Amino acid sequence: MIDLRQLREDPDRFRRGARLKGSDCDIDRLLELDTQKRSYQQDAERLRAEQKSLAKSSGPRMGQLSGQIKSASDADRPALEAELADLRAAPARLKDQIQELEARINEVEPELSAILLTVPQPPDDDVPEGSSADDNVEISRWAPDGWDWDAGFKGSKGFDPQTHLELCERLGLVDFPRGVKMAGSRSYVLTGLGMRLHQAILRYAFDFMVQHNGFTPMSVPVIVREEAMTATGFFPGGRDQAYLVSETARGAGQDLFLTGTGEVGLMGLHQDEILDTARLPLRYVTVSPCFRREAGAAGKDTAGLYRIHQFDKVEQVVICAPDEAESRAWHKKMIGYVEDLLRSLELPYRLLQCCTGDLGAKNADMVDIESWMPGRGELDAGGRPTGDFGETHSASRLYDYQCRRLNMRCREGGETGKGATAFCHSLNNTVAASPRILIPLLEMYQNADGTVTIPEPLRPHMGGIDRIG
RNA sequence: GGAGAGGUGGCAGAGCGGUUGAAUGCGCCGGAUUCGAAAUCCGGUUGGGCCUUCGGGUCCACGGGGGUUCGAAUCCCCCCCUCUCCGCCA
Repeated sequence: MIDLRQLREDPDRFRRGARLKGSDCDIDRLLELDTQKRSYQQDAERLRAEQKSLAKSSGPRMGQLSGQIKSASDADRPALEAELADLRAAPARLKDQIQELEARINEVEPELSAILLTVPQPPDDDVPEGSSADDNVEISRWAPDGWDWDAGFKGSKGFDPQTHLELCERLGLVDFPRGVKMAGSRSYVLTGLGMRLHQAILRYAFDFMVQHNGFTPMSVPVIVREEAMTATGFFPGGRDQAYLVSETARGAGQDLFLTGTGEVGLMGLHQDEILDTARLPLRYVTVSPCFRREAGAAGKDTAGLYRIHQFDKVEQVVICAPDEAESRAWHKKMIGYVEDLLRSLELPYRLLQCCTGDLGAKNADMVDIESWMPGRGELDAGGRPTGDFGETHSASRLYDYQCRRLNMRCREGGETGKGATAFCHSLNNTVAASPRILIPLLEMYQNADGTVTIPEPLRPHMGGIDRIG
């Protein structure tokens, strides 16, 4: 959520930000509602102040009178009742006026907050302008020794690659038909060594963040209330992407939603808390199931393990002090961790600076990491894919946008400290999302004889075996 | 799933219709005392919105939301959460 005060002071900045992100939120309407609301509020407050001072001066007397009236003789009663009625008249009038103003505020409020939630964080100035992922800009790329980008897979390795689909089927790593039988399209069952490899990469990535990079391991809920989805910035925008557990339909008080990323649980941890600045930054890592409806993606990436409804992901988040330089530095570090991981697995990748149009509402900046997937991309003359990059990671920098929604603040001394509070900054990045990461893993590690070598670092997590097939 | 109890400031804990944003205790921060400290005494000690001539003014919040009332922490309704007992269960 953006800061309404900042919006008042510099609406053009937010208008421009919304335009760059392709958002059609109505900022003028928001400003208009805000002005109205504040005006009503000021009037109401003035009247309420008056009401309170009246209540203080005549309240006790009113209480006394109504007590006396009960026990008064018939002769005294009319005089007492008259005095009471007199005392009541002024505050009663005020009450009506206040209620009138409150009714107006209540009319304005829902629309105001609805729009406010949709105003995107303006992209940073150094984020390139663009309307879609096509305008993203490559920053750098890396590949292990022996890989030639121009020659591609065949040129580098000397044989035609099979796609991960072919490998999975031939080596018995995934059972798609049975997944679909149980759960419909975009569902799958990892089988045998496929499941083992999946577990191995998750475990490797998780340990990597905990043991080498000092992140605190956490388990988090993946079935949460709507409030958690809104507070972390996924709702209202991403409502269509989340599965709904409709508990109210069976009489319960609340519906729940399945989270699409561990970020929801990790960021929700400290909602409504005042963190001690001395304890920042907080660095958390989790591994969790992720659920995505993939609404609007019908027909896209329908085959294989690329776009699926359920997967597991190791996710990292950092909550740091509200300092732009620090927040930018963490962004670089968090990307660096993933580069280290991919390099240790010898997977070719590139960093992609996302353009304004591809950022999403929450982000001031986003860098995607794409791994090379030989089984994707255009087909050659022989009908074989020529390979392409596929997104495997996404590193976001959010400033205080998310923490403002979460009401997550910091100050010296934390909850019991003194002085002004400030909203923290937050960042998040994938560490490894599987089974999608299995695509480059299987495709890049396949051998001419149809077997797949297990990457060295994963072998300890697979009982020491070094190849599949 | 059934039956009860309860949610008040950093914590503990009063208040159960009227100058109560909230007694008291603990904790914490100043000051006094002291060579210094403990003890003692005095003072202070929530978060947020709006307005501001930047001195300050004002409103909201006692789990959340609605209602009754001239006035609600106190009464009513809905929801959330916690605890105890029983049942079920990974």
